[in-house]
Amino acid sequence: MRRQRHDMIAETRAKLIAAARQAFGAAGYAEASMDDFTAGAGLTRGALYHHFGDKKGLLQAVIHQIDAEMTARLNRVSAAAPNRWEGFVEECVAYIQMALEPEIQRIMFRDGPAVLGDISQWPSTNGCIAALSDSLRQLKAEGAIINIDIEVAARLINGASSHAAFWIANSDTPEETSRRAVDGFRALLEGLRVDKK
Amino acid sequence: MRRQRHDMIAETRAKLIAAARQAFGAAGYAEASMDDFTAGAGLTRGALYHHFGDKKGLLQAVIHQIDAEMTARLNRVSAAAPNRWEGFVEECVAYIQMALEPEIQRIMFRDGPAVLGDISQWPSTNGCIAALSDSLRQLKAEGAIINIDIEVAARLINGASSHAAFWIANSDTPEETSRRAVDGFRALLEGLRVDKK
DNA sequence: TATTTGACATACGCCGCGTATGCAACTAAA
DNA sequence: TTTAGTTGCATACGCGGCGTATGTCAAATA
Repeated sequence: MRRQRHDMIAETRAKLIAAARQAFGAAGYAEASMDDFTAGAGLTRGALYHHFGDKKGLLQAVIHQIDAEMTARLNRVSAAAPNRWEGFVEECVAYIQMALEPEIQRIMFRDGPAVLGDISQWPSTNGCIAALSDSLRQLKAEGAIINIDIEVAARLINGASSHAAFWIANSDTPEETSRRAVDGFRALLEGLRVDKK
Repeated sequence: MRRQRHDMIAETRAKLIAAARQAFGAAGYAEASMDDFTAGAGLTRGALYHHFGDKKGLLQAVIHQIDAEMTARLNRVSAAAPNRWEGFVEECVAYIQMALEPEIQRIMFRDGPAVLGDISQWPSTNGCIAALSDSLRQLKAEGAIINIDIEVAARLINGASSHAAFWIANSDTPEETSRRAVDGFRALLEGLRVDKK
């Protein structure tokens, strides 16, 4: 059966991605030994090189997976809000809070850009920026926000969020810092609105 | 003479920092071989370990040096402006543009945080955040900006700036992207003002 | 001048990566 | 069904980089 073989291959890839994701998230990219985490998945570095070319290729695959999950979560958050503006704000807040999760923090915001450069540059991955951009575009079309370059705004917000999360995550009092950051962030976003009531 | 010896030591340290700064800035932290760049400075890894403990320690020293230079530049920029608000805005713009320089980009915004964590957390280095905070504090005292947590605002702005710079630096058309980013950034900052005229 | 300290070099071993090679299972044609 | 070719993965090897332990020589101190 063709299926059998293809399924085995897909399973191998999935196991490698899962093991790498775990290792990168827990120990960091540089500290994660390929021998170690491939062995943990019952495989060897041979399989890794075969499927992903090198360590960076695996990181890329891991990032792609996480990005897809994050995008889905963001879309759910904005869809659940009472109106577009609130949806957008909640989306941003959710973004900050996702960046608090160590796995996302380390892989998406710390090691990813450091190892691969600006990920949002290559087309396959950056669902998150796209999600933010979409929300902003709609708000702009409705005249709800000031006249600002959409992509620029999305990236500035993205940067502020991830940086804030980084700060929070390294804080002595993450809870309190998180509250302060979110409050400040909301205030900053208010500056984008046309008619603040 | 005491001086002689102390000067030699200071010179050795300075040579190591300079060589590392060059190597980290050009090749990146991970790719820079300690053997290579110490040899380039006419020294060996022995000197490095003696003075800085390890590779991270050297990175720390390099970052400290660059941070001081950046802080001085920012202070000059804001001092040269016609008023506080303009000074603040120009400071932010200058921050983005400094982050365009490959050395600052790689060392301060890419490898630094990746290797050492949130640098602005440990006290010795974060002149830049402090400079931004000072400006914001004064503006707030004058009632020129909305009621927002100063430290939070400084960090959000810092994050947006560095991210914008990262984006610009990786862009196909850095010039144009830079203009767009700066314009958007100004618009975002306007949202902080109390009486926009 | 004898002794000690400290600045730096040298030497060694380990680990992690990348590549070259090997092998067994599967596929496809004869 | 046999056989030739392909593919998924493991094994084997070499290299370079890092950290440490040790050595050495000049300056500082007495």
